[in-house]
Amino acid sequence: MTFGKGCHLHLIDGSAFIFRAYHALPPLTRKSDGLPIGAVAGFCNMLQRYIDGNNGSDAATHVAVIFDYSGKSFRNDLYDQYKANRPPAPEDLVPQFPLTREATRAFNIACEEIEGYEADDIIATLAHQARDAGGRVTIVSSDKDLMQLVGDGVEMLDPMKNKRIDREGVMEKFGVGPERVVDVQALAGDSVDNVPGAPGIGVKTAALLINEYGSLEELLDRAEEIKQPKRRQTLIEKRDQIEMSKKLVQLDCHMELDFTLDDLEVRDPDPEVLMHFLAEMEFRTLTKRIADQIGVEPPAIKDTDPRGAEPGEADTPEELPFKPEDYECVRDAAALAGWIAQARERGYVAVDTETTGLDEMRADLVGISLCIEPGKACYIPLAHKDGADDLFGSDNLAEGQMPLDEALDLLKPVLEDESVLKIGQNMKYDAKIFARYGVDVAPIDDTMLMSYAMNAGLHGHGMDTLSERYLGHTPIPIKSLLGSGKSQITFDRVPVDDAVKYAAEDADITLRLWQLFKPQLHQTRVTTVYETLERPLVPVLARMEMDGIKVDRDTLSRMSNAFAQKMAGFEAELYELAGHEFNVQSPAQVGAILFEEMGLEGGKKTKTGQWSTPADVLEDLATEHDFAARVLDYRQLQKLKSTYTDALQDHIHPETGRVHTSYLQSGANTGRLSSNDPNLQNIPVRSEEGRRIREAFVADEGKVLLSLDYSQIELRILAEIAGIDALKQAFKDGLDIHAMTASEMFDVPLGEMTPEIRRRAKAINFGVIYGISAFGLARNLRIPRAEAQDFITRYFERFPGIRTYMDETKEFAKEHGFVKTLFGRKINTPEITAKGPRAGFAQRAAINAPIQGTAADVIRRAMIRMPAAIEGLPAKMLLQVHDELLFEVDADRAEDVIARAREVMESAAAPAVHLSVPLTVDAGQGANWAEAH
DNA sequence: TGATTCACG
DNA sequence: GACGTACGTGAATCAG
Repeated sequence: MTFGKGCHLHLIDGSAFIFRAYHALPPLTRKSDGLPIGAVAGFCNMLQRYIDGNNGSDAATHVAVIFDYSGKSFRNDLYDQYKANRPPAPEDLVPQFPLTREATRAFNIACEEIEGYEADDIIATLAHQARDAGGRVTIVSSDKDLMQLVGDGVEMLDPMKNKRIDREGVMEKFGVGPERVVDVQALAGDSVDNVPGAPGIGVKTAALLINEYGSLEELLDRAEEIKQPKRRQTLIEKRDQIEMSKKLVQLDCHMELDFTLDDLEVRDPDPEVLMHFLAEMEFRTLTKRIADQIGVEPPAIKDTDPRGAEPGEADTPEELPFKPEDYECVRDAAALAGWIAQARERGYVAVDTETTGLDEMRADLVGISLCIEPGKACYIPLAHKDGADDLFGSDNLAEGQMPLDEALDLLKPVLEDESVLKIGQNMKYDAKIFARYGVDVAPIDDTMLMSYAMNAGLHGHGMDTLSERYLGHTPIPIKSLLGSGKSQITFDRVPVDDAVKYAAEDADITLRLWQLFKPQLHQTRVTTVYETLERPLVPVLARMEMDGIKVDRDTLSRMSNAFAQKMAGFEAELYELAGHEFNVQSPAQVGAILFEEMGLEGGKKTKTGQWSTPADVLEDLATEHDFAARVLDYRQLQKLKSTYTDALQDHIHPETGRVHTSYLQSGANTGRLSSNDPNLQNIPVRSEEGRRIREAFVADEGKVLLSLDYSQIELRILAEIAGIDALKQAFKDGLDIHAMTASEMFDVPLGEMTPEIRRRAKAINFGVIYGISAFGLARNLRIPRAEAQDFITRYFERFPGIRTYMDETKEFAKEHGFVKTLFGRKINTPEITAKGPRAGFAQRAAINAPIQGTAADVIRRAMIRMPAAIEGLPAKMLLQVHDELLFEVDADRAEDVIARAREVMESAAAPAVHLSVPLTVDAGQGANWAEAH
């Protein structure tokens, strides 16, 4: 058939398919020889799904998969830095590139690439040819660089979201029509492709300018007319760079091709060729499925393992499509009872709650969703309001909801049933909500924590990330229901029909992730980490967060006023010194005064071209210049006031009078917790003035606060892991470890130790934990770099085990792509193979992770055991600050609690790990945190 | 939204 | 030989 009117050309962006397939699947290998083939498997799966969907009136008559030619393109001749930021393709992906070409040909689809050009140029040329011939074109890609081609019968199809992008779609994305997209891109640049553009101008501003002036050329010619001085200057000065950027983003639609549109006609695959290829790749499930589909016998696949299929074999999981319309809305007890019966029958159910907000202490329950098996999910609306559209909303409950109490009465037995596993994504949230309604959810599994145990360091563990990555599915965005900004509504105002699709989908995704992750935990050898360090911590943290800590508003308020007064004084003094008013809070303005108006030397600029004025620079200037000293004074108070005395008051819960932080269990790659809303892990302590903020953290009447903290835990763990006998002995003997290090290094007897020498040794000890470098140590101690290097050399001579540990850890990370704590926690280090400055970062992080991570594991173990240890005592564990636990206890039982808690903390490593170094815990008590610490 | 600064371990 | 760096977090603020 000659290509012409009535024809429909599909152009598939092959590279996008490959990368998506690579990231969507675990790193599968071919069983017989270990060849990595995960991306090929995913690629074939996607091609097959594409073919399945290509029917009906909109079907393609012609199709091609277009690839990038490896190596440089003509754009590198225009600009040698083009795409220079791109990291090299992952090692195990490289051998799969040619295989994806083979796969395309096996499916009998035209497969094109041309040396010196990018796939986008070929796509552009073909799209133009097809349009000129009177046909339609669909570009299967989500690459924004291709949007310039849209219009006049050319559309894009985003395969991730299954969304078509037409003129309006382009307008939405770029603020201009397709014909002006390159102009906007030329101005905005692209950090991913390293297209420079015009510095300081983003897509929004670019669109504004292009719309005002009509075109890039017009804009550049009339740049003098622009009112904003900075913008005008940029456009005039960077004209060449902008024009070059346009050449970089402009696709070439007039390439010489050695094939024609007619060569791209859709053809059926040759079953024999296709089967042979799939069998060669040893795809078992996929081969069988496609064989069934085209009605042939699947070929035998050689099986080198006589035991047959193993988990993790080269195969793709069956994918069931998401069908929001199939989710059930549960409106009465009978329907709910049916779902509960199914959950009991299976012994597990995915659960998700919908509420009026993100703060579990304040949000109210709006509905509950359940999922029994992939695709089979329901939503139980409980507190939706009607009249979501009217301005003030309505307090009337929407029709067709069962009473909340009735639903909870039915659900409570199964949610608390030991024999039914409740699966959630971030279950701590849901468990806290349920707890406020009198339901103690247990036992649980948590897909967020499963991902964290397996994939810490590789990516985030939020549901959207996991769904896209592992299910190839983009969940309905919550913003599409709630809106954003000022007009944002709460979930109870969402119409029930919309809520069903969103909420049930979340439970559905959670269940699918769980099914995928459960076997992977074993394969990645982190089941023990998940079951002993992650899952059991959930109820412990939930309890601590719900208990909260009492904070005295009056104390904070008084301090706030005092700070404000002092700051006003500093401010006046600064204006005086500068000779004019300025914004003290603006580093740029402070820098301009110091380094321009006052003409001081040594100022550095940040990468954005502003003056940089961090505290250490100001400290050096402060001895000579009052101005720098006052800025430091001002900044300290500003920090204390805004972040602590002011913000903290807003976090006091109106009913409990206490502050309820939230711990994030999967936030820090090393296994540490983090604390937010508010962060109670960074309450000031180092400065005298700041420490007084801790006086506002108080014990309830008749009680005291206890603080127990591990002494030097990271150094002890370093001594243990690196096997440094001298350090270990020093800890056993209870010596001052920094003084002892100093004595060893500088040959000073302990009796003659000076604070200065000890300080240096202490800095080195900490430096070692961080993956020491001469530069870092020099900066910290403010000594010449050569001197710092001498210290390090001497340190390594005295403690040779340290260097061995560092070298071996780096080697291990390079070989495996992760490092481990003593308890088996994995911290992935994907950047370890990077080149350039990033290599250093990755290496130091890899050295630090086992030390910081093991310490984090130890205190987690202590926390998990603590509730049982203080059972029966009138005590609560309230806060964790990495190496410190804070308790609140009846004053007369403080000593009992200290004894038990200390015992738990000091023996927390056992029996899983025997430490040859003792862990010791210091304890304090008082009416407030300042006294207890 | 990203950069800068600074609080903690 | 130059490059550019101490490890891990969260929050407030400026600037665009």
